[in-house]
Amino acid sequence: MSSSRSTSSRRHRAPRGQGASLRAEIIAAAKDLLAASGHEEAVSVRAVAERVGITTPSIYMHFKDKQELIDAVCADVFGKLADAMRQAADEASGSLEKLFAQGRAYVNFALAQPEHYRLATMVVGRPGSVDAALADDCFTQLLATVAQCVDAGIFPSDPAGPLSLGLQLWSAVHGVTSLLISKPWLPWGDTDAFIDRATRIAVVGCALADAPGSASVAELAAYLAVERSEY
Amino acid sequence: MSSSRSTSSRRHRAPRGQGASLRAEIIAAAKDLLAASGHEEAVSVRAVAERVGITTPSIYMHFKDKQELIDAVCADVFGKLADAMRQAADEASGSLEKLFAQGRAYVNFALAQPEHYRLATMVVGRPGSVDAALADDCFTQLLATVAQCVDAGIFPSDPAGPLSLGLQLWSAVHGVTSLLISKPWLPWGDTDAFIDRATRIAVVGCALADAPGSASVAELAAYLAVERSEY
DNA sequence: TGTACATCAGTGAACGCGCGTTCACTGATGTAC
DNA sequence: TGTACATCAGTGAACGCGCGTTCACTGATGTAC
Repeated sequence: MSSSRSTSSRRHRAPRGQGASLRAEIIAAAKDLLAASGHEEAVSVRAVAERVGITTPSIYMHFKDKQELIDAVCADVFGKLADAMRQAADEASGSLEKLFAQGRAYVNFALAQPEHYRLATMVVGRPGSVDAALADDCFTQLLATVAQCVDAGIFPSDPAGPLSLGLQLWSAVHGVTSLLISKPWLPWGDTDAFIDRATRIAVVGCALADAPGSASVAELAAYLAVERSEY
Repeated sequence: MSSSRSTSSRRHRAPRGQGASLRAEIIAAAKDLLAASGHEEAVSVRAVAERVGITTPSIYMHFKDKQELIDAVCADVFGKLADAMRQAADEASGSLEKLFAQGRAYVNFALAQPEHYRLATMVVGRPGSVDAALADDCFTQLLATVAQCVDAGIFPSDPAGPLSLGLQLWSAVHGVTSLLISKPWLPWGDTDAFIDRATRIAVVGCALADAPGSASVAELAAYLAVERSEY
C-alpha cells in the first residue's frame, strides 16, 4: 500500500511499456493520502504527485483529469473489497456461515480504511462507471450466497430472485458500517458484538418478515408480542 | 427555505438587535446552495454571501469562520429532522405505529433533501458539537418509542435499556436511506415499498433475534428453516 | 559492434481561478442632550 | 422638537494560497542501419 518516496532525486524513467506500474503507484499514493489525512480534500493532484515522487503534470500521462484518478481509486477499493469478500466466502462452509463471513469481511474492510469506504460508497457514483461495475461484483457475490440461503430454506424464495433480499442485507450492513464510521462517539458498546448483532437482526428479519397473519402494523405488533412471550 | 435576492441594490441594514434574522438567512442560503447544486463544494463563503445578497465579509459578523457556518447548517438540519420525527410520532397511535411513523418521517426527510442529509450524517462530526446534540435529540425520540415497544412486549427488554435496540434500528434505517441516496441506479424497485420492507425487517429482526436454540450460526440456520417451513 | 535517430515518460514553469480571511472604512440607526 | 454624536451592521478592496490544468521542453530508452 505505502508508496512514499523520501529521496528527492529524479525518478528513474519507466521502460517503454511500463506505464501501468506508475499508474498503480499513483492510485496507491492517493489511497495513502486518504488514509493518512482522513478527508478527501487532502487528495489533490499536486499532493499525490509529491507523494509518488513525480511532478504534477506526470499524473496527466496516466489519467485524463482528476476525476478519472478518483474513479480509479474507487474502482481499486471496490476491487479489494470484492477480493476480501471472495476470500471470506471461500473459507466458510454452509450458506448462512458464508453470508455472515461475507458480512464480517465487508465491515472489517470498511472499518480498517474508513476513508476508502466513504469515498467508494458515500459519494454519488454514476451508473456506467468502473467503480459501479466493481460494486456490482461485490453485490453479485452477495447475491450468490443469498441464493444458497434461499435454497437451504433459510430465506423465502422471492419470485424476483434474491435481488431484493440482497439489497436489504447490503443496506443493513452498510447502515452499521457508515454510522460506526461517521458517529463513533455514539454508545455502541463492543463494536464487534454490535456488528454481529446487526447482521443477525438483518438475517432474522429477512427470514421471518412475512410471517403469516402480520400484514398490518397492528397485526405485526400482536404477532411479535405473542411470539416473544413463548421464549 | 428559499432566500435568493435578485435585486443588486444595497441591502437594508438590520436594526440594532436584529442580527439573528440575517444569520438565519445565511443558513437558509447555504442549505439552498446545497440542495440546488447537489454537492458540498458549491457551498463557499462567497457563494452563500452572494445568494443572501450581502458581501462576503458580512458572513463573518455572524459566524467565526466557515466551519461554524457549516456546523450551524448541520444543527439546523437535525433540528428540522427532529421536528419531522416529533410530528410523525404525535400523529400515530400505538407504539409500533409510532416507530414506523418515525422511520418513515426520517427517510422521507432525508430523500427530500439528500444533500442536507449527507452533510449531517455522512461527515465525521465531533462529539461536543451542536449538531451532535441535535442528533441526540432525534435519537432520544427514537429511544422513547422503542421503550414503549419494549413495554408492549414487542421488543425484548435489554438490561442496558432501549439504547442498543435504538442504535440497531437507526443503523438499519440509515443504511437504506444513504444507499438509496448514493447508489440510486441499483434495482430498488418501488422505493417506498423497499423502505417499508427494510423497516419491517429491522423490527422483526430486533424482536426475534434471540430466539431460543439459535445461538450458533448452524442452529440459527436450522431454526429459521424450520420456522419458515411452518408458514 | 557502433552510431544516428525517433520515441515518449517525465519535467519545469506558468496560466487563471476561486477560495477563506483581514482590514480600514462608511453611513444608517438609535441615543443623549 | 432639533441637533450632535456614538454605535456597529455591512462594505470594498486586497492578501496569500493551493488548486487543476497547459505547454514547450528534455533526455533516457530503444531501434534501424
